[in-house]
Parts: sequence; C-alpha cells; structure tokens
Amino acid sequence: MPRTVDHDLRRSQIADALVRFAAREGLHAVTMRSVAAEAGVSLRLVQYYFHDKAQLMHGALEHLERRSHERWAARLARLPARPSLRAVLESFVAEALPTDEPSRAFHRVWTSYAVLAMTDPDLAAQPFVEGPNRLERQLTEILRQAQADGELPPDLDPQAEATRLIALGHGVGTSVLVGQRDAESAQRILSYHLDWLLRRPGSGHRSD
Amino acid sequence: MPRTVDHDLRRSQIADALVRFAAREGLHAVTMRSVAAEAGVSLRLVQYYFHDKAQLMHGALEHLERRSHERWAARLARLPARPSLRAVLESFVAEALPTDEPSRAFHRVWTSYAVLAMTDPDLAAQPFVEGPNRLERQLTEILRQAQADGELPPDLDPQAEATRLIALGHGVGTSVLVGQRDAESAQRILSYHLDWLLRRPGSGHRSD
DNA sequence: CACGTTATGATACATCGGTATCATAAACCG
DNA sequence: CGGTTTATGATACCGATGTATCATAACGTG
Repeated sequence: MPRTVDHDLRRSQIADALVRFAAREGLHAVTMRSVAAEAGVSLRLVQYYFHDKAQLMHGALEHLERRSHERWAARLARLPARPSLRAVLESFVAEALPTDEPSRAFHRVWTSYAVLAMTDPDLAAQPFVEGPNRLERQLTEILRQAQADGELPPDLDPQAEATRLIALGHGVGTSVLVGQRDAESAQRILSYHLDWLLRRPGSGHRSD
Repeated sequence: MPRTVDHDLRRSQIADALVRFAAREGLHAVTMRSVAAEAGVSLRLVQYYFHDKAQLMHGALEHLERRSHERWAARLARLPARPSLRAVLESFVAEALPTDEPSRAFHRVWTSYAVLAMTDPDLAAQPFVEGPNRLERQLTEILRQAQADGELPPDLDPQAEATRLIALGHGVGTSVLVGQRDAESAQRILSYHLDWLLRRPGSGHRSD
C-alpha cells in the first residue's frame, strides 16, 4: 500500500483555514478558492477532501463544534480536584466570552453559522439545538450539586439559573463581537451576575 | 413640474421587500434581482433608488432601525399614563423577544446584519453600538427612577441591571431564532428574571 | 398639451464562484 | 521498484450577479 495520509488531519487543516478566513473576512466571503489559498493548498485538494461547498461548510461547522468541546473539556480538566462553584462558573464564563483573539474568531464564526442556520434547516439541528441543550443540562447538574452542598442558595432554581447564565453569556458575548463593549467590561457584567448568584452561600460575601 | 412621487416611500417599499426576502431566504441570498422581484418592481428601479448594492444594504439597515424605534415608541405609547415598572419592563421584554412572526422576521434580519457588521467596519458603528447604548441609557434611567420611587430594591445597580436585562433578552432571543427554544419558554425565562428583579419592592411579593 | 419625472424592458458585459476534467507529478509502502 | 494514493496545475464551463446602457412607455403637473 502506498502513500498514506491522515484524512481527518487534512480535513481539519482545511476546516481550520476556513475558520481563520471566515473570522477575518466574514463567513459570507468564504469560497472554495479562498479556503484553499488560506490553507496553502490547491483548489483541487479542497474539492478532493470535501467534494462540495455544502459539505465543506458542514464539515467546518462540525470541526468548530469539536474544537469547542475540546476547549471546554480542557478548561474543566485544568481546574483543581474539588473546585469551588465559583471557579467552575468562572471557567464557564471565560470560555463563553470572546476574550482573547482566538476566542473572538471562534465566536464570530460560530455566530455566523448560527445565522445561516436560521434559514438553512438542514444546517441547524445538531449544533445549535442539541449543543446548547447539552450544555444547559451539564450546567444545571453542576448547580444542583452545588446547591446540595450548600454552595448555592437553596431558593434558586438550578435549571432556570443555568439557562439564565448561558443566555446572559451569549448576549454579552454578542455585544462584544459587535464592538459595543470590550471584553473587560463583559467580564465585569458576568462577575456582577456571579456575585449575586453566590451572594450568601452560608459563608457570606461582603457586607449587607 | 411633472409626475411627483414620494422617494422616501418608494425606498421604504423596496427596503421592506429586502427585509421580507432576507427573513425568508437569508440575508446572504439577497440580490438586486430578488429584492426587485419581492417588491414587485423592475430591477432597474432598485438601481434607480439605491444606485448600488452596498447602498441598498445600508439603506435597508437604516430602515430596519427606524422601524424598530417606531415599534418601541408605539409600545411605550400604548402603556397607561403612570405604568408600573413591571408593565414597562414587560413591554421591553415583549419587544426584545421574537414572539410573533413579524418580530421573528425582524430579529432574524437584524441579527444577520449584526454578523455582517462584525467584519464590515463601515456597516457597524451607528446601529449596533450607538443603538444599544441609547437603549441601555434609557432603561437605566427608567430603573433609576423606579428605584427612587421605591419600586425597585435599593441595593441593585440600575446601570448593571439594565445591561443585564438587555443582554439576557438578546441571548434568549437568539436561542429562539435558532430554534432551540420556543417563544413561550423564552418569555418564561424573562419573567423569572423580572420576578426576581422586583421581588420585594416594599409592598412585598409572595412569601419569604 | 407638453415636458420632465418615474418606471419598464431588453440586454449586454465582466467577474466571480462552483463544478468538472485530464494530465501529471510527488510521495510512500510493500 | 512499481503501483496506488495523494496532490498539483491548467483550464474549461456555466450560471448567478452587479453594473451599465439605451430606448421607450406611462403619467401627472403646470
């Protein structure tokens, strides 16, 4: 058997190129040719690995989703063994907000895809419905556990709070992407929210 | 002087056609020809009134912004003379959320433009920065006033709460547009938030 | 009515972008 | 080495789209 190359790797490289380009020029400006150029590869090869533009776009979205899960998992792994609820939620916020430039790029492209999904039905289902739902369940479970441990006020609804935190992160994140607010200000807003959420877990923050 | 026609009216009609089409097919699918067809007008006339595609897109965005302000003003006008804080905030939420189909269409197109603005610098400034900023100031003032009137707990920061409410509306709204959540569920989340915000304004809601 | 504005129609043209084809080179494994 | 896979290059084609041009029709105001 001759020349063996990791197909998934090549596909990842090309998908990465698409994301880089889309982050810079906009997803609407993505063409087969521009992606090839960005990847430093011939147009022909992009056709070779993705056959279609539709499949290219689809593949890049899946790639983006995987990357996102990886980063979230990695951030959780970086936490200490028994992290405080605050630490976990800070992690979530840091991941959900477009802070550094790579994160900005990711969120910009992700949002662009979300807009496409609003009119392209076959693009939507998995990433933009199931994804957030899973995250919401995950976060709900974390909050429920924290509540059982007395780290979260018992009068809060974990499900509702998870939803609220995610939606807030999304909303504030968008305002950063659009240039209304800088990342620092965004973090302050989320901190304000967390401060309130964890206001009197028993060990009491600040004065009252 | 011969045949006089209201230019602004024609421009509005064409801009409306663009919005309708974009809501249905996606902003990326908008072409001079598709807008003309949607407006029931010749391609030539679209060129006549907007000269350029860039100017057409720009004009439609301004149109969208005006429409938005009109609707918000109209909703405020429909409120009673001395409305309760809750009523005002409910109005805001109702306007911010894509509930009925026309509202869905508006928010869908607006979000599409927001994504364009992320990479097209000359498209952004006015609507997506100044607009939200103005809304935020407006809402902050309402909250500050309500606080002075004892309708809002005094330990809340009006500015921060305004920001939070808007961001939350945005985030939840997006989740509706993307099909993750229905409008009813979205309203429940915002109601939860308002319930908490107005929890003990002096005349005491529920038990504690 | 006449004139200029408003509107249409019919194209024409260049460019871009997705797709397809074919020949060929380069690399790698057995 | 030889053959299969991987990759490039050179194009070609077609449809879509923005833009431009020109003639002409409809129309209403003075």
